[in-house]
Amino acid sequence: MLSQPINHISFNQPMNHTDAAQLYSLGQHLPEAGELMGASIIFRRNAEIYGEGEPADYLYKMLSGTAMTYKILSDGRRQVGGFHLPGDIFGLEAGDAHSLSAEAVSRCNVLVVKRSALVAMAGRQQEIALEVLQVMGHELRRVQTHTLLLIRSAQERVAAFLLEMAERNSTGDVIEVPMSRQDIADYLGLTVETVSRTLTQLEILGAIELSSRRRIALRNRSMLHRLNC
Amino acid sequence: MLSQPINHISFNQPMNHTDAAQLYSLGQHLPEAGELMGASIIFRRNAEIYGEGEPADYLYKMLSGTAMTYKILSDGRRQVGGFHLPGDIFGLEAGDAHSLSAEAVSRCNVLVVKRSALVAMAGRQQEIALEVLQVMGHELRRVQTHTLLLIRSAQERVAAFLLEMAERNSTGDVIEVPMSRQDIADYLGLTVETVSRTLTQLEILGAIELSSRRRIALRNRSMLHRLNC
DNA sequence: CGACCATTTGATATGGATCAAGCGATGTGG
DNA sequence: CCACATCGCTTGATCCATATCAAATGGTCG
Repeated sequence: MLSQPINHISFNQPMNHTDAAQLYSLGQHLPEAGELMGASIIFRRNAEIYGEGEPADYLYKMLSGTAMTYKILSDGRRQVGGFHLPGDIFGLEAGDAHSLSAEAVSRCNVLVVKRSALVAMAGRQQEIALEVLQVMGHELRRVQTHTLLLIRSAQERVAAFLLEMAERNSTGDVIEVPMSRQDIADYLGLTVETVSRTLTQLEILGAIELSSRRRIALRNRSMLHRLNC
Repeated sequence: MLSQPINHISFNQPMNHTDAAQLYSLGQHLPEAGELMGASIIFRRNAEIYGEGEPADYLYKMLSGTAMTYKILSDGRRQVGGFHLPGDIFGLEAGDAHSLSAEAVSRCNVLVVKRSALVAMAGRQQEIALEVLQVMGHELRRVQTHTLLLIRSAQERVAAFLLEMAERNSTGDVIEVPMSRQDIADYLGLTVETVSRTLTQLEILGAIELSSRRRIALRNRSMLHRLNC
């Protein structure tokens, strides 16, 4: 586990160009990295993956678990920018510094890639540059959709959140919700109380079933879609 | 005006690689384009530049005037994604279709670039690929900042809007506001009434002066910054 | 078992939406 | 050039969704 051949960076599909000489060296600011040149890191629940303002020298691909990006406003409120599930790439920024912080929502395994290495590769191989563009475009669309969420009613926001999670988890009708109600609230621009109330209200309506704190079953998707419109 | 050498696409600074063989042919779906191979187009006020769902075959650089991107929700509400001032590039999308519509807020002159041409160039020249990435990253950050706006109070949103416009216009303390109150409201996720009320309130506080409908003078920037935090 | 923290539930307050009307600028036809 | 229509903007009155404050409940972990 001292080196990681290039083809371990798979964005959508695994890439087929092997470039074993290219290593991803890990900076010592990364927890548990030490002197290792490995690329896969475990973060404990609540561990900071990177902080706002830190140099954006790395980007991250979620292998297992869930992370979130967020920003703390001057008045103490927190806005969650997004949740990152297995397969997602995050930490790709415009400038040289992260504009959001990232934190592990649950224990997670993250592939860490040095940005400069990726940029160098992108310079040599067109497909990689295009894939990076695609990842960024995808992220842009996600954030735009999130923007649209924030102008809707509480019920619409919660319904949209549930459907989004269902679509991304896609384990049938039961959603695993690793994040706390507070995390959800900060993602949706609501208070915990409103999220909680809305969930029970959706349960009363028969749209969902709150199996346990971190598990929600969708009972009536079309109703959720109707609320979501 | 039948052809346009490559170095007319300047993102941040003009690029110095001439590639006169490369033309930007304009699709006939673009107004006033006709059979021309030219790249600079005038749009009248309220003219549609592109529509949501249309193929994103072109991207656009604002030369003069102001445009906005927006989306109509199923309930009829409109969310404005952003305003585009001279120098801005817009229309760069993740997939093959536009996820928002774009419309001229004032009469504007727009440079139109065929996406496939740009992608081809990006494949050949690393600097161009990097510039495209930078443009996208910039846009991503802008949208993220917009997201943060939408969870704030009305006063904070309006103050932030004024400061944003001042920063981008940078003609001293007087802002030209080409967009209607309704456009501003839809950008900030408020109603026209609230925008109007908040502006007069800011005037009473001495933070601004409503010189005319489309012209606002900043009288006390630090007050606006304080409201903005 | 007991302490703690997340979540839910309840009561009340409030910021912004909604409904409604007035006002002022701009444009048009006589 | 003026009367008038129109549209965008402002101002006023009221309502409602969500925030806020407060307390009860329940799950988790030592």
